[in-house]
Amino acid sequence: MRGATWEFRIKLMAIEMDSKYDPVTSEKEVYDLWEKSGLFAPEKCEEIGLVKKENGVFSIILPPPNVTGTLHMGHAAMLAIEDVLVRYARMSGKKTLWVPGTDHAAIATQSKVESLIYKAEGKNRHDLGREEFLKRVDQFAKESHDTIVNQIKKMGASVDWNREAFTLDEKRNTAVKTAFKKMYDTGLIYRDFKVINWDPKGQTTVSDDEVVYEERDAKLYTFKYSKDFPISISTTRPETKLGDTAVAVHPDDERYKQYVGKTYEVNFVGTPLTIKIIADHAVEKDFGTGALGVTPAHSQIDWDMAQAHNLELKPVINEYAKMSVGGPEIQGKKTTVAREVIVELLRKDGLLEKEEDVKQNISVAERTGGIIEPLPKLQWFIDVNKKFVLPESKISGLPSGSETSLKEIMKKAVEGGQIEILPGRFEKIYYNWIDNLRDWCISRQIWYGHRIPVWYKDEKIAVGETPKESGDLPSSAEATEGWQQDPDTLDTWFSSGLWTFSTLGWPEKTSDLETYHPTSVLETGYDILFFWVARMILMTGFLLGDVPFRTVYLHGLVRDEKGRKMSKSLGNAIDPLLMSEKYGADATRLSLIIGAAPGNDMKLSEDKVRGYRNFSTKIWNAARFVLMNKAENYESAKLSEEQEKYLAEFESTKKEIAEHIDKFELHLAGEKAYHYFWHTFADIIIEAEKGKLKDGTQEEKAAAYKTLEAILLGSLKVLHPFVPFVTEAVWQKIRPEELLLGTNWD
RNA sequence: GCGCGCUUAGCUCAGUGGUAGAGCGUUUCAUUGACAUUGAAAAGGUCAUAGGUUCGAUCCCUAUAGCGCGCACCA
Repeated sequence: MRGATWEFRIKLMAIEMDSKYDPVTSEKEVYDLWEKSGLFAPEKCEEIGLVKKENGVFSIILPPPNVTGTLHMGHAAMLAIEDVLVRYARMSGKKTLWVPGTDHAAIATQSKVESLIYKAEGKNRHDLGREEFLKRVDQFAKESHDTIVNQIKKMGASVDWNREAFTLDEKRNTAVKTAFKKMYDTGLIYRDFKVINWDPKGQTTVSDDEVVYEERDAKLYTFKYSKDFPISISTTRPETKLGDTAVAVHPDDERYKQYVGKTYEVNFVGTPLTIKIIADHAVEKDFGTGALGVTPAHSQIDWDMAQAHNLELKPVINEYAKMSVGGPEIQGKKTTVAREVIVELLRKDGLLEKEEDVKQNISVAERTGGIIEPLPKLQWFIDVNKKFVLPESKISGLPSGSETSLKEIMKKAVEGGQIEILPGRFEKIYYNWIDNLRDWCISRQIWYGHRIPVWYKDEKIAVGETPKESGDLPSSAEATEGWQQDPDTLDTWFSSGLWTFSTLGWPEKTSDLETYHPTSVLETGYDILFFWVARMILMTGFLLGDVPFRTVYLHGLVRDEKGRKMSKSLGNAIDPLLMSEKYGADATRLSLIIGAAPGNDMKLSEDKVRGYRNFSTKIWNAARFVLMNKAENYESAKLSEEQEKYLAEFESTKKEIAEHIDKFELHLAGEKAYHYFWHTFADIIIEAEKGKLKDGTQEEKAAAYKTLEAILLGSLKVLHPFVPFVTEAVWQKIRPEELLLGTNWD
C-alpha cells in the first residue's frame, strides 16, 4: 500500500477523532482506500500473508442484479449478508473470492426499454428495427450497470472488481453456445411444435415458472354447440370452443357411454365443427356437465388429450389474442369481445342453459402482466425427463457413467446432502417443484438476449457455431452464404444457470474454476429458488457433473412497515441509497441483518435504520474516548484479575459470534456483537475503568488503557464484517499501517 | 386438492424443554463529565386456543382457529 493509497489515507486521517462521526464522507473515503489496496482480490490477500489455500477456500458469486434500473432493499440485504460472510472468511484466513456481475434480464430489460421508447417517441421496437433497438437497449443497460456498480460500492461490498462479469458479454456467450450445443448433442434440447404459454403483451413465449396466477370473477357458461348435439358442455371461455375437435367424457360415465366414439358435424355460432366424442380419465364426472369440450390448440391439457386420441388441431386465436376464425362479428375481435358476442348468439338461439358466477385463476405473465394465451408453436425445449449417461460425476448417488435425467440430478444433489438449503423447509418446496416440472421452454421471441445458436439452411441445421462451409471464405466470415440464424433468443435463466462457472472461465479449464468451484454459498431470495437455484443445479449437474454450491442461503423479502412488498408503483419503497446517505451504509446493513431470520420476510422502517446509525456513533465515541486517554508504556502493564476477566469474557463472546456466523445465523451474530459492544464494553467496562484513567496511578492508568484498547481492537475486528466502514475508520486512527479489512480475525 | 410458514410486550420481530428477550414507543430519574445519537430504572406478555408427552412446555406431538405463502387444478 503505497503511492495512490497514501493520499486517501491522508484524507482519512484528516477526519479528526474529536469531531462527530459523519458516515457519508467517511464511507466514500474508506471504500476508496479498500479498493486501492487491492485486498478484495484473493491474490493480493495471499501476497500479504492474510490468506492461504490451506486454510480453506471460500467463494461466492454475487447474484447479478438486473440491469433494469437501480438496486432496492432486497439487493442491499443480499449485499450485506454476503459481505458479512466474505469479510469474515477473508479475516479468518481463507482464500476468499466474491465475484460481482450484472444480469441482462432479457425480457425484463427489453420491456422496460420498449416502454421508455414508446413513452418518449411513440415508437415500438419494430419501428426501430432489431439492430437499432438493441443499440438502445445496450445503452440503457450500460447506464443501469454503472448505477448498480456505484450502489454496490456504496453498500461496502468487498467484491473483486477485476473479475466482474455480465450475463450477456462475450465470454458468457461462449459458455451459452457451448452449453447449448452439448445439451443438443445429448438430445436434451429439442425443437417441437406444441402448446406453450404465449404472452400477447410481451409477444413471446414464457416458461411455466414465469406464469403467475390471479384470482378473478368469471362466468361459467353451460350450453350446447347446436340444437342437434346431444351433450351440454361448460366453459368459462366460449370463444375457444370454435377450436374444439372433440368432447371428452369419463369412461365410466353412464350418461354418455352411448355417444363415445361417434362423430358429429355441428354448426357452432355460424362455424362448422367436427366433434368426436372420446372417453378420457382426465375428465371429472362431477365438474359441470361432466363433459369437456376439447380445444387442442388452446389448452395444455387438451393438447395432451389430443395427442393421446389423435385429434385434429384447430387454432382459432392468434398471437395478439384475437380471433382468427369465425363469422364477421367474431373474426378479428379480441377474445374477450368475441366471448360476449358468442354468449349473446347462444342466448338468442336458446342454447345457453346456465350461467354461474365462479372464481377463476387466470394465468398472467409475471413480467409484463399480459394474460397468457396457450398457443401451439414451434419452440426449443429442454427435456427434463430424458435419460442420458453422465460420463463424469461428483454428484452423490450418481456414479460416473451412470444413466440419469436432469430431474434426477436436481433431486440427488440435494437429497444426498451435497447441497444444503437454508432454511431447511425450502428443500421440501424444491422437491415439490421438481415433481411437477415439465419440459422447459427456452426460446423467446424477444430480441435482447443470447441469440439461439442454431442456423438453418434448407433442410440442414447447424448448432453451436455458424457453419463455415465454403472453403475460400476467411474464417472470420459470419453467417456463411444462405445460412440463417434462428431469430429467437434464449430464456434469460438459461445463461443465469451457468453463472457459478461461466463467471470462472468455463468452458476453459481455468485455475479459477479449479480453485473456486463448487462455490461455497449461494445467497439469494427465496422467490427465485425455482427460476435460478434449481436451474443452476440442473446446468452444473449436466455440464460439470458437479454441484454449483454447497449451501443455499435464502433470505426473505424486504417489505415495508405494513408488510407490503416494496414497489415503485406503491411508492412505499425505501431506497437503500437514500438510507445510506442519511444514516450511513453501516446502519443500513445492520438494519437488514439484525432481526431477519433466513427465509422469513422482514419489515423495514426508516426508524430501524436510524436506530442503528446511533450504533455507528457509539463505536466512534467509545473509540474516541479510549484513544483520548492513551497511557504511556502500557504494553507491559499488569492487568488486575477483573481486567483479565473482561478480556476472557470478550474472547468467549467472540467465539460465540464466530459460531453463529459459521451456522449462518448472522442475525444472532450481529445482535450479539452489537450488544456486547454497547452494553458490555461501553456501558460496563469503560465505565468501570473510567476512574482509573482519570485519577489512577501511572500503573493503574496503563492497565486500564491496555484493557480497553485490547477489547476495542478486538471488537473492531468482530464488528468489521457487519459495520465495515466505521470500524475501518476507527482502525485507521489506531493502526494506520494496515487495513482492518486485511487483518486476521484472531 | 397437496404442501409450507406464521400467531411471543403498544408496534416490529428474535429466541429457548427449566417460571421470557431486543429495537422502537411510553413513564420516572440522572448527567454541562467520550457519546442528549447518553446513562440508570420502571411499566407492559395466562409466548393464538384445546388436548397430549414430560418431574416440568412458549418450545416436542395432535387437533382447531385466524393470517400469509408455494404448487397443482381451474371445463
